Amino acid sequence: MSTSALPRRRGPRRSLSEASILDAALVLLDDGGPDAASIRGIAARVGVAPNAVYTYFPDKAAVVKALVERLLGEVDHDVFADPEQPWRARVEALALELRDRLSLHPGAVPLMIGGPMDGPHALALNERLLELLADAGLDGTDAARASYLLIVYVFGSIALEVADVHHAGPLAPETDRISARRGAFAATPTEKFPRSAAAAATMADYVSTEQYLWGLRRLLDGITPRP
Amino acid sequence: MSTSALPRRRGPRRSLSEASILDAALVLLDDGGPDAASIRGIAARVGVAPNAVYTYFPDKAAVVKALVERLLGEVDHDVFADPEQPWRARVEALALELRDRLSLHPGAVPLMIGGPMDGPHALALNERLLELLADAGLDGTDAARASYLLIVYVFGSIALEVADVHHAGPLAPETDRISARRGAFAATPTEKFPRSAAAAATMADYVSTEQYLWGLRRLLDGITPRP
DNA sequence: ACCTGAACACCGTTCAAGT
DNA sequence: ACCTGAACACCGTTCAAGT
Repeated sequence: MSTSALPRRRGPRRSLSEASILDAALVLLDDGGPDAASIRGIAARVGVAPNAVYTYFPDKAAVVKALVERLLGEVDHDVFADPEQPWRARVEALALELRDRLSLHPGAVPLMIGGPMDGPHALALNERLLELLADAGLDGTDAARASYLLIVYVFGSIALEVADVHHAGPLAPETDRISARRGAFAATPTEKFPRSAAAAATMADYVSTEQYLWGLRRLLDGITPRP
Repeated sequence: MSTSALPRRRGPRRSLSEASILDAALVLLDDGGPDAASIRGIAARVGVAPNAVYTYFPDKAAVVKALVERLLGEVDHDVFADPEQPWRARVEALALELRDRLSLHPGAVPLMIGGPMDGPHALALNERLLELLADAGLDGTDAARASYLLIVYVFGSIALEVADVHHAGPLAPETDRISARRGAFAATPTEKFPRSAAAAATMADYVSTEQYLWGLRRLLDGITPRP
């Protein structure tokens, strides 16, 4: 139990760490999009040779996996953990919290749905959701299916939104995004696709958070156990 | 109106076409995954120099866009066009048809959700869906939102499924996929995440088409206009 | 108009070597 | 254990040139 029995470093300075690599990857992702988090880019950003990254991660997929896990670990569980709240409100709080977190790093969203989310933080979130649905009165089978349905909705809607915004232009605050969407949909030929054009105009009139909550509530309506 | 006023080709043989390029891209995608459809790979497959592709498409994004449009154009509209059928059955037919088509080319699914689906075939499908929802009695706003919800569900669930299967191993027929999924989820630590482990076991007992239809029907329940 | 050769600026990853 | 230099086999894209 000596106060400082740290073994002496024989090699060069320990300038890297898993955390610093993920930090760099996230920064690159944030202002360069999903493809910007290259091994070489990360290495350059932390001031090291490209292959030095392989001391900490076996390959790029492992870096991405660790990054996804970190982001899922940042989700605040308190906002939906209160068992005094009605279960629907708790699911909504979880869905909104997830959306808020992922919206901070749009470039990471394609990476999340690109691979299986099976890390401990992902499983912890899934576990919470299943508890919630059990509280709601769903049996094991229905809870399993409903949780999968909710996960598909949350990640699917965020992914589609990110894909649209990414193509329409760089990131903008929520209020400005409406006009951008209206612009993107303006190209819809009204004569051939009248309903699509009208729908696009309608959607553009709402803040995307409203759309998100509307869909979530329809979904909860469908899931709610019937008497 | 001469029978053959085609201008003489001065350059080398016209060995390429938009269609042949897309054919090659699809083949590469099918047995190599989402990243296999490279410009250089396509060119090699049609027996041409890499930059020859740029005669027909301005960049790789245009190739992907055209490929997505082609696949959406292959969707059979007849299976859900019959206005005599109840609207829910028609939506289910559309959702199943889309899933069947996309499952034939799993490698193309990430490309679809990666960019906006705003081509004529995509809009035509959206138009059909909006007609369906209008028949169901939804007003313009609800139909717009409901169609978006359905699109998120269809593409989101297929994307998540593809991501899982791609990581679990190469493509397998529906029946064999169950055991693969059971194997993938077997790693779930039962002590720390009891509900997740149980849910994984439950999900593995069902064919994924059943899960898909279950979610779709819950969603339709939530969408169905209430008296 | 259609295609090629060569080049540029990137990738992920490996291997041998240095401390 | 940690890091570098050099190399390998890839990318997408551009430019000048040939028919």
